[in-house]
Amino acid sequence: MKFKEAKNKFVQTWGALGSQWGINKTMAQIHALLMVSNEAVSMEDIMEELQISRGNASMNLRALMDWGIVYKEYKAGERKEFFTAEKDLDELAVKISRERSKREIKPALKILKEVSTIEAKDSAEEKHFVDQTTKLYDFVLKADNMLDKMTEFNDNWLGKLVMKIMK
Amino acid sequence: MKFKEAKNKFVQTWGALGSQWGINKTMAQIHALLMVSNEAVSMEDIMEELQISRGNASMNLRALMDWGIVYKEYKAGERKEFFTAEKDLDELAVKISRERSKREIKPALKILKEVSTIEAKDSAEEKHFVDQTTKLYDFVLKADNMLDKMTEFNDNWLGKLVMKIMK
DNA sequence: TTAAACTTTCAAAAATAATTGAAACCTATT
DNA sequence: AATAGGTTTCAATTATTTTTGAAAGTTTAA
Repeated sequence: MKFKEAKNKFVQTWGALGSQWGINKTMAQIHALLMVSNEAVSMEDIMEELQISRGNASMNLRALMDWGIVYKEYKAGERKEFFTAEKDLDELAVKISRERSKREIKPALKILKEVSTIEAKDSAEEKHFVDQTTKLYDFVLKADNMLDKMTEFNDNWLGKLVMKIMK
Repeated sequence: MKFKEAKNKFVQTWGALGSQWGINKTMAQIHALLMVSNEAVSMEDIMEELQISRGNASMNLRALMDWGIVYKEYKAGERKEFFTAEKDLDELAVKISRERSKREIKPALKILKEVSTIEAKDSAEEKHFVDQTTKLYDFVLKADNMLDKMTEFNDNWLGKLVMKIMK
């Protein structure tokens, strides 16, 4: 397998993985492309490599920057903008987790709290509902907090975590 | 908030959360419904509560059973089938992780391995590609293995993990 | 062996999400 | 203050995913 082929395969795979986890394919592909590029890439080049429109590129780059995993760069003497991806994987994971927590988990927790605190009356049905949603709330909260902990470990949290689990 | 309202809110929220993570909304809703039901529910009742077609219900129940998080039950004297969800949350998390690992992570790892082992020639570009995809492979492998570890802890792994991290 | 009670399948339709492309919008340079 | 080089926005289109519903398939019981 040659470089170009490998690069393309990687970009496609990362894109597919992204869609399976609720991230738009192009967004994941752009991210993949930037991750394996050793220097900043222009929008023009991204469009060219991925065969996508300017609008698409622009919107997804904006989204990636909002996630905090892609940065804009300016080159002296060049008018156009260049982009680079966060390449440190620990940092990448922390940022993705934080963002998904903020956007999706936290709001869900809020609802979970609400519905788990209704007055349970006396029917077994209602009691079970309150019991189960309370457990779910506790579980999700604990899991979400665990993700926060990753940040505290900061350097190489995954490695350290695996060590702790092993022993 | 009354029970019915709370239940509906929970089902909707779980459905929305599902879609954001690449799980079809109806599948997540059926799962939510079964999780908070204290007794097995018939397909007829699922269709009625979620206002969905028979085909949709059938296909998504099949999918949930394939994931190993919903079970079929038969009631004496009744011809129709009833369904229940896995209600133990540790068990639920383990099963979901295992399934996503098998279906999505493992195949991605295979590709990652392939592309990270091309001959790097001498250009800085190619070297960076190999370096970055190798790191990614190692990272994803480690994270995936960590999920496996959950299984070994089995009982209340999340609680134990949080304890370990804290100290 | 037929019918009744249910479930599954899958092509077609509907709903949802992603993408395009051109106009509007910057902003630096002449 | 006009223009050139570049980016953003968003209504309309296109692609993808979900859902429907009716026919085919199963299973139990008479």
